[in-house]
Amino acid sequence: MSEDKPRRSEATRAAILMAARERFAKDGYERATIRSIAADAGIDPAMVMRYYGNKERLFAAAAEFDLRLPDLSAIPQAEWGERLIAHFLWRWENDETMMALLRAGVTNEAAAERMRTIFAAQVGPTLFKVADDPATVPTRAGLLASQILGFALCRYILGLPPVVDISAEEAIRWIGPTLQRYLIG
Amino acid sequence: MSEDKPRRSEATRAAILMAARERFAKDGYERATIRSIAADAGIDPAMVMRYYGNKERLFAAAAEFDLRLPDLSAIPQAEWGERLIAHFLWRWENDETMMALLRAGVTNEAAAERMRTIFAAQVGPTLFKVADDPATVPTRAGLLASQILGFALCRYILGLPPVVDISAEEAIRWIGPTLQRYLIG
DNA sequence: GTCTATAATTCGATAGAC
DNA sequence: GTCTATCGAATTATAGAC
Repeated sequence: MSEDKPRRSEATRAAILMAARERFAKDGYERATIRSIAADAGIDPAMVMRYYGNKERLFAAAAEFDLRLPDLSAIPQAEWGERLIAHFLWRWENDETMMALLRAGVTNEAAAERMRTIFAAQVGPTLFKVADDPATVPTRAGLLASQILGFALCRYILGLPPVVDISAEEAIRWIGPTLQRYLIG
Repeated sequence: MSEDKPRRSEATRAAILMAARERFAKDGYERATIRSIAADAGIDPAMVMRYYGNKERLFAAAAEFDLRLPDLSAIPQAEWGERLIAHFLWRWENDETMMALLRAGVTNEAAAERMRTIFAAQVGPTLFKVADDPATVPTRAGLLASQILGFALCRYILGLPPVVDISAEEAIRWIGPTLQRYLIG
């Protein structure tokens, strides 16, 4: 008598979503097929359609997420750059939704629009809260994104050997100061 | 009597290659179809197959190119960063092969391998020629690539509004010093 | 050299039985 | 709620006529 409506379906929904994130992260939007996602989840492809309607809505559900940006006002200003790159390194290596979004956003306009929305809704406000000159915030946020996404692109997607080989400590030492200058330079 | 063998075919080959670059740049590898490329070139899809064998070899032919990196030894060291970002901005806006490679490299392993090869063959040697400590060159080249590709990604592919709105002069002022530090910092 | 016709797959999506 | 069967469209690639 504890559960009412979603009798046995929530587990299936969750399995679909997890498999979808994996496939979108690995193959991008066009090569990730509903059939392969269903196979990974151990269910019938028709179930994916039943629960999510079509491929586009499935991606929208799988790509919903939060950057979990730290509150910069609680961090010494001198550490902002290093803390941010460290945060994103951890985030990229522990949530494949990041890679799903980037891989899909490069060839799918809806996914690119999703990335622009996340950027505007999460990065901008984080910087506005601690900005001296609000007028420069969009540019600074854009430069920040360019370095962070570029590093992730080279390291996790293109696999450029020297970028893959950089240790987390090295990455923080090299990229921290770059972000620092973009934020308060 | 001047031309012998390639009677009327070279113009067709060139038209296919130009159309292929446009389509791969705009749609990425999987969504760019041989049919659409042939239609753009005003010829039959079967001709594309005849000349290039298959889609993979067509992409390989279309993605052959040269970064045209300047010789840093002929430039004052203090200007390296600004000159490099200015060079890449010009390159990105005047050769869609750059975008074809990046868009395709994100979802196609062969294209990613091509990018790694171009990086190793062109960026590395350019820096080695002027390096104080050769041991640090690969890391420096990788960091350079991460910022340049990240800026291009945000500006030309994802279309993040603040990055699109940055003027060429602003981009040089902001990113030049970053590259400078990656090169000689 | 060029194009028609089509083979062989594969995909997203639907209808309907159980 | 789950799965079988299948449709209709699109793709790469091939065979062969002209």
